[in-house]
Amino acid sequence: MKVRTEFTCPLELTHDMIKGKWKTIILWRLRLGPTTLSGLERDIDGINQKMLLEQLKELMNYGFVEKRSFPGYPLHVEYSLTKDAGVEILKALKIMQHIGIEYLKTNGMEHILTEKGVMPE
Amino acid sequence: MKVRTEFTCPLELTHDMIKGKWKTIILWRLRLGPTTLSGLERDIDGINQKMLLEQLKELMNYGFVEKRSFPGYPLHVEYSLTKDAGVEILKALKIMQHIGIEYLKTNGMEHILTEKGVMPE
DNA sequence: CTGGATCCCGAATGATACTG
DNA sequence: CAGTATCATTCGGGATCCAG
Repeated sequence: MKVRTEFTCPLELTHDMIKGKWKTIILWRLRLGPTTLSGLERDIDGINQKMLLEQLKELMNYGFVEKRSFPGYPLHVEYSLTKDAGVEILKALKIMQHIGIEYLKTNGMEHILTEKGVMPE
Repeated sequence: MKVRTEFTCPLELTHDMIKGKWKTIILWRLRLGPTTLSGLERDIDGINQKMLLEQLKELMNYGFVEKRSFPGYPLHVEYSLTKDAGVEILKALKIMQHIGIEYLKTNGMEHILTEKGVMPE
């Protein structure tokens, strides 16, 4: 994922950092707390391990996510939001979640919400 | 620009709505108030009229931007943020702006900020 | 062995230049 | 300004490699 090197406002940088199909979904899942790789793979519909690893790597580079490896058998790795950038970007995502919900409502598609069991933000 | 039809959380919808290189920049510019097409073209570095029109059209479809046409000569058209979704997405963009600025700071690139005359949010 | 991580490639999508 | 062509990026599958 390429981040632009020229930009007019820092906002563009952040936008590049979370662009792509999966990054926001991963961050959104992590709001519930630390998880393992296989946990993420299980919870996120349609993703595979390779995509996950790629996206997590970039999210770590940008400081949104951190990884903890626990030594021993079986191998155990946990991913979580960072206290600073991770938690802050989550605030933006919550707003986006809200906008998405409102959009569905005003377009007569609330049924999707209940189907998916979307929880209040 | 394609918005996905299948998704697990409404957040993904919103993310699709503002994806692409220019949408956030346009919205960010509009926070300063209504502007004309040529005003936007002047203020946004590197964009051309075609891109601008395409992106504005999509932003209007999603309810972030509205267009007002004033009759008379010369023809006058203004674009502005909508009261609801437009103003709300701006809140998310402000957070992203802040994250971008912090990122630049912690990576020893503050000079870019002053060069560009980034105003406090 | 059992996860975790990387490489290579074709297909789909987005950005931009060109043109009428 | 809209339509088309071209070029850069991203998505996603599969094979493969690495480490405990």
